Amino acid sequence: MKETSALSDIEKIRTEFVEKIGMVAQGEGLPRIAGRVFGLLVFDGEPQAFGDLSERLQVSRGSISSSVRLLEERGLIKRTSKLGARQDFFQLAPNAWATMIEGAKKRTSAAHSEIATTIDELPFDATSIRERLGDYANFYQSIDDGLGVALKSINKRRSTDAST
Amino acid sequence: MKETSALSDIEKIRTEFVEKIGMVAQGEGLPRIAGRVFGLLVFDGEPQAFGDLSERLQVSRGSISSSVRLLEERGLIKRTSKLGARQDFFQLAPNAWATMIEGAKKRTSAAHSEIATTIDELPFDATSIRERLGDYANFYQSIDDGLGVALKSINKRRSTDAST
DNA sequence: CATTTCATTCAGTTTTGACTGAACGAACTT
DNA sequence: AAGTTCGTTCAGTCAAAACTGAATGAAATG
Repeated sequence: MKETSALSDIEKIRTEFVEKIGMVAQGEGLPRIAGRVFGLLVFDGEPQAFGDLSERLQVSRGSISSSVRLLEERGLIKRTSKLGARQDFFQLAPNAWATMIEGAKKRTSAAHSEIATTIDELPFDATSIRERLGDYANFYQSIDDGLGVALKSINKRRSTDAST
Repeated sequence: MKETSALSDIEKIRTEFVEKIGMVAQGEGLPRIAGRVFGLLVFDGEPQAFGDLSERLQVSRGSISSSVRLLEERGLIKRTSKLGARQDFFQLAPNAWATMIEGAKKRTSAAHSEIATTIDELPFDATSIRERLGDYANFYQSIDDGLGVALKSINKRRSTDAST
């Protein structure tokens, strides 16, 4: 499935997209290069060779190595092989979107339980403190629930999806 | 409303809590000190003086100045005054939790529209690219919706709240 | 008006993290 | 075996961010 439009057009759009995702990633606490790798893999659906990533994004192989490791650890991309090729190839992980939400969910529930732990340590008569920390805990609980809704929504789309 | 328990106990719990929130904040991309200030204000419900924040957290007044400015800009804390006192006082903003979620929501919808913009730039026949970017956009859309649910949940608690 | 008490600003320091590129070992090729 | 082609690691560089503390100016006090 190759797209057949004016090539230079798409190349420009891709470059800008990759850059955008790099910035978005940075805003979410990821290294910019990791975001660029991710963006490139989303845009070009087909598996990309390690060396090509380095070349196309114009960063060192060391940077690619640590970026793909990070993205792999988070379950966002998958390392694959190609018959007769020695390079590693990378593509979007099968359920990357759900995995991302699950990761966020994990962090919020971790924050929630940290606060809950503190609440449990409070003496009985510290009612007003307990109340305020309770609000804080509820805040994380609400986000956690909201992410649960988002996760369901993503998975629903997934099962409806009858492509390839 | 003063709590009347073993003081040193509570002090220790507070210190640990403040430190926890500092780490959580750092994980969310905020300076650690800003997180500590926020944690302290959540724990101690009453308005805290500028100088006390500097002293109790053992950081320079310059750091407090920039931290409270950051938290103020985000609408998480409120600067107040006290009759006959010259120092500024700080306390949790009235609707801090909702504001926080709204901020997160704003960022996800920004990311969403960035991707949507790229999709619109694609040539008609770039169907597979459009499909993948569409998945990406849906991902942010789902999170945005989920945060909407969280926001409602927070506001519901708020209206039910019959305190003070 | 002089002094004190504030909060902010800003130049400088420290810390943190990203990134590079050389070195290395493993796996493959000839 | 010698030589390539890989990906990873690690020491070092660089830039950005956090943080400090002195300087500044505003507002209050005497």
